[in-house]
Amino acid sequence: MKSTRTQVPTHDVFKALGHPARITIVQALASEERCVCELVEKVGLGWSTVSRHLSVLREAGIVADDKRGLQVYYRLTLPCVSRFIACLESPADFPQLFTGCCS
Amino acid sequence: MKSTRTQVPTHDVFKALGHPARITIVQALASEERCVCELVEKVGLGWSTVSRHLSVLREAGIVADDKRGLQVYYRLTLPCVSRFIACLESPADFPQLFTGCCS
DNA sequence: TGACTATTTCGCAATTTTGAGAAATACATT
DNA sequence: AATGTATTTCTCAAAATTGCGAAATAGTCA
Repeated sequence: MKSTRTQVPTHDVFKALGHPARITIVQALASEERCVCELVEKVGLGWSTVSRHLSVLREAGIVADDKRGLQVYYRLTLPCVSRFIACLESPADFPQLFTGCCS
Repeated sequence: MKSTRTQVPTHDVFKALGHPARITIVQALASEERCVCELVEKVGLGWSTVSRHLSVLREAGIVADDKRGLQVYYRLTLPCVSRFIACLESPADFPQLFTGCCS
């Protein structure tokens, strides 16, 4: 089910990212899509908990899911989010993207 | 008191932005610094409530305050945050900054 | 000093979020 | 059809957040 990000209030996008488990998920998805089983392992919480975190991210339009075979794969739909996180965490890597910032 | 942003966990930066009143505050500060009285008016909540929202933003390293005369002035310390918000809200204005994103 | 002004801190009730386990779904394989 | 695997939904108690009014601070001005 492809959820469109349009019309999600800005603060809900931030709220969705305001939890360490969900930041971990977004970072895990930065390079490639992953099934829930992989994310459960990376996050280190129970299945039901991770599943709920994923639905928060999905409702905020940050990720989307695809069912393929037995597994559900999640991917980022807002690449700028993972870039922004990377910038917050190591500003030096983004000299021209966020000039005068994150420093 | 100048709070340094270093060492604030990433998810706390997002959590601080995950509330409509605090988004309003950041947007009000995007163009220029403002005293608390102006922010109270823009946000439309009580003084004590706005003050607490400001302390959340301050602890996240997003704003800093300066006492001058009778008033306390707040300003953005992380300009990329307001740029990121602007991008989320009107992606079309940031074609080269967040390529392939926010669309 | 005393009164004022601008802002923050405190205490409280209402609401929301979190994590977990059990139960429910959905689909694939035998 | 029966079984098994992957994931989601539901329910619940604990913890965190929100907004408010009252009280506390801090600095200014008469």
